[in-house]
Amino acid sequence: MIKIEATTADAYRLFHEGALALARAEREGIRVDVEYSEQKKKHLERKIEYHQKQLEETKLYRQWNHVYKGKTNIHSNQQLARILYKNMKIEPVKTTETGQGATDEEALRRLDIPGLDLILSIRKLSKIKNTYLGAFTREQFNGFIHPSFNLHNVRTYRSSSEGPNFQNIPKRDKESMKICRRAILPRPGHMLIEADFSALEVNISECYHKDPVMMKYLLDDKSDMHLDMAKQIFIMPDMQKSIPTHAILRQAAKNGFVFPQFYGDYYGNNAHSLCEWTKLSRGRWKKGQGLELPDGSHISNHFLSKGIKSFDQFTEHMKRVEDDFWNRRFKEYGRWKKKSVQDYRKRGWLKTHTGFTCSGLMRDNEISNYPIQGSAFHCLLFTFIELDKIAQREKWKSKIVGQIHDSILLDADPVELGRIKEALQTIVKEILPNAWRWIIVPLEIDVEEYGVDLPWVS
DNA sequence: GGAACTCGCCAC
DNA sequence: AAACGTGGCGAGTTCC
Repeated sequence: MIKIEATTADAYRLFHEGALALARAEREGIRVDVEYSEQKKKHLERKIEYHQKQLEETKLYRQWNHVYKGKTNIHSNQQLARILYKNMKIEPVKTTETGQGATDEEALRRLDIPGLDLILSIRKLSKIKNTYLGAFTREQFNGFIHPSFNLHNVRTYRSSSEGPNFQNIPKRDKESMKICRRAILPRPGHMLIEADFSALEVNISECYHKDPVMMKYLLDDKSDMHLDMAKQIFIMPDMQKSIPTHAILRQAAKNGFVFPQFYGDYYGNNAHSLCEWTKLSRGRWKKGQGLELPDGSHISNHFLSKGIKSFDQFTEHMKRVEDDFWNRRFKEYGRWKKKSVQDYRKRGWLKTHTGFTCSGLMRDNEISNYPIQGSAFHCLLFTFIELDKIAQREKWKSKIVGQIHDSILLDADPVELGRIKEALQTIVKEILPNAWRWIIVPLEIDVEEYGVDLPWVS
């Protein structure tokens, strides 16, 4: 008889071996360019001072300084909130968790007051200087940082990282990415390589809900879930991924609807987020507004022609899209979510395919997210452990140095590159699916290579 | 002077 | 009916 269900003992063994493999990566460490980091910090400091000087010329700052005098601190959001929402009597467009007027990027951008753009620039530069470059120089020892990869902190049985956190170095914002990742180097003569699972969480979700429509999207290269959702959301049946504007709308559907829905978001927030992407207002729409389409017309014209004339009508439209998403398109996924909640309510706990137990009070969204998020990371950890075993056995000069939930970072000897790629494919295509029979979809891992003696910048 | 809190923001 | 999952960390602030 083939054993299908993983036990707590299996889960324990995974984390025991995982802790040992991660500890070896921690001891090896990641090389940082200390000289560069110190120089760049000084450069950023000068830029921050320059922006601060400009800020001091604004009406906003004069009002601020009138209230706080010698205690004025442009980094204090509490002071900023008081100036904006009390002294200037602006009605907050958004509040924080505790009900105070928000001063985050979205709130400040909507106000459009001279000087707030400078505050945002200063925040961005300070973040790079203090959170990333500052941490690299503070934590480095002999030119190497040794972040800890923890397995005991996360409710879903994912990992976390600290000292410094290696799992949140900027990537999306190109400028921040270049400045921060320029500081991460391979050992002399080596190259950094990053092995990423593609769409890991979506693939692992399939192993739980077994939705046939989702399965088709995952197996058929020609089908594209995000493009299909973009067609439905924007009512454009003839959309093509190769047309740049359509690619933007596809991206909007992916990041403004599909992924948030998987995490438990609802159509109301989706409508707001999609209007950010398409540059449409929260009121009534007129011709000539929002994103420009390939034919030179604006997206508002298109929506008007389809009978959607305002943000409120668009929200109603998104409500129908959401209903269709869970009750028709991905009906089995929707059913699985409901059943998971019922089962948890009855028992008070749930188990992952990898043998871990999640117990304690959980909200509906958490019940369906936890097993997916955990098991997805466990596929990465399994791969990490097996790769480490091979590296030890074959005495690689290449070092496994880090991990970011669905990817592994190696500091590789170029001579060994072919062997590393081969080993990764063997693990992901043979060893992993053979060991865990619950994996019912083909998993893919891609390797991104950075240059010899060059930093972690693409 | 340190602990604990809020807020904002980076990653997956 | 209501409505976004998991973390770490810096700065400012408050409390002891």
